[in-house]
Amino acid sequence: MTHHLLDYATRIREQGFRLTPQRQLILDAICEGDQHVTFEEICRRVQAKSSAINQATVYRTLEFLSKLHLVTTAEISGDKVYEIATETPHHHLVCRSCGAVESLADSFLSELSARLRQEYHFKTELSHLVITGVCAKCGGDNG
Amino acid sequence: MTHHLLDYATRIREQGFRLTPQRQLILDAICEGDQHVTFEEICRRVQAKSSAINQATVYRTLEFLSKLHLVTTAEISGDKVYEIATETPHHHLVCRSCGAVESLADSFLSELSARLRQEYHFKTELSHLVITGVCAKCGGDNG
DNA sequence: TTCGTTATTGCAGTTTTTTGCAATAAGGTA
DNA sequence: TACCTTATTGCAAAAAACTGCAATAACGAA
Repeated sequence: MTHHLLDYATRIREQGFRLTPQRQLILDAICEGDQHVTFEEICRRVQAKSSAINQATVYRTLEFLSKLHLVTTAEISGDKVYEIATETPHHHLVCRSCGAVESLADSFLSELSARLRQEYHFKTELSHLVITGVCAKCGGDNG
Repeated sequence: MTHHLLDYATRIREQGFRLTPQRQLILDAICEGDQHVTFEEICRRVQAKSSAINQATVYRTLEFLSKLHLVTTAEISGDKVYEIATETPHHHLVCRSCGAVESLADSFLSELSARLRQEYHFKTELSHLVITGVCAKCGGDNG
């Protein structure tokens, strides 16, 4: 379990929402998944623990958690995936060829953000960017 | 009409595929839309000209055109949108607050690409990146 | 121009995602 | 602890997205 439940409980309640067993289970399911969990995977994990949870609830809960920035979502090679939001954001390099996913520190984008702020007065909110391309293995290291 | 139909015809046929009236109409519909056309909008435009075109065909054609890199697709504030692929790629700044969309030249990302290539041996293929944040108008120019 | 191959379409499902609403239960208050 | 308000859930039905397959038609070859 990589999330601190009390923390989430507080953040949910602070905004006048409620922490339900369903929401806890869904948060757990995302945490237990090894980064980038699909809807299908979340359902499977949740229903393994409590088979009575409705799919509609899972859909609504994921949207809810996204809105509260407790989970982030991204589309990786056609699949919508979910991940627990971390304190410092990070991003992903996705290989178009083999599908490998590598993490990328947010600091890589600080230069770009600074430039956009200066030249466009645009404040980026890059919570979870997905950059596609060809990885070292697939493209040859000397590309 | 911003696309050159002959060009597209050639590019489709070169790969052993066929240029059908349906595909032409769908390409036209995307061109005529003012950048970032939704599925719904495409259907409306296509069926205004030829009401007999099936929605399933539109779904399949959009996927087909994306695979051939004749159109690009992106998710802008929750909506999947389509756009004719341009010779030199460009990207978009989307304001989370007011929804405004601004174009961003590909050159803005060349530094990042260079770094990723050097440090990760990762060759980016940034055909249509969407960067969310807060625009000058909504965030104040001095942010 | 005609013919044949086979990519593409339309149709009619099937699956996935979303929605409305009554019943339930979280969590503040007394 | 018991009660009350109303956010949340489950259900069932609707809408949206996707598929399999037989019929059609694009387009290269003769």
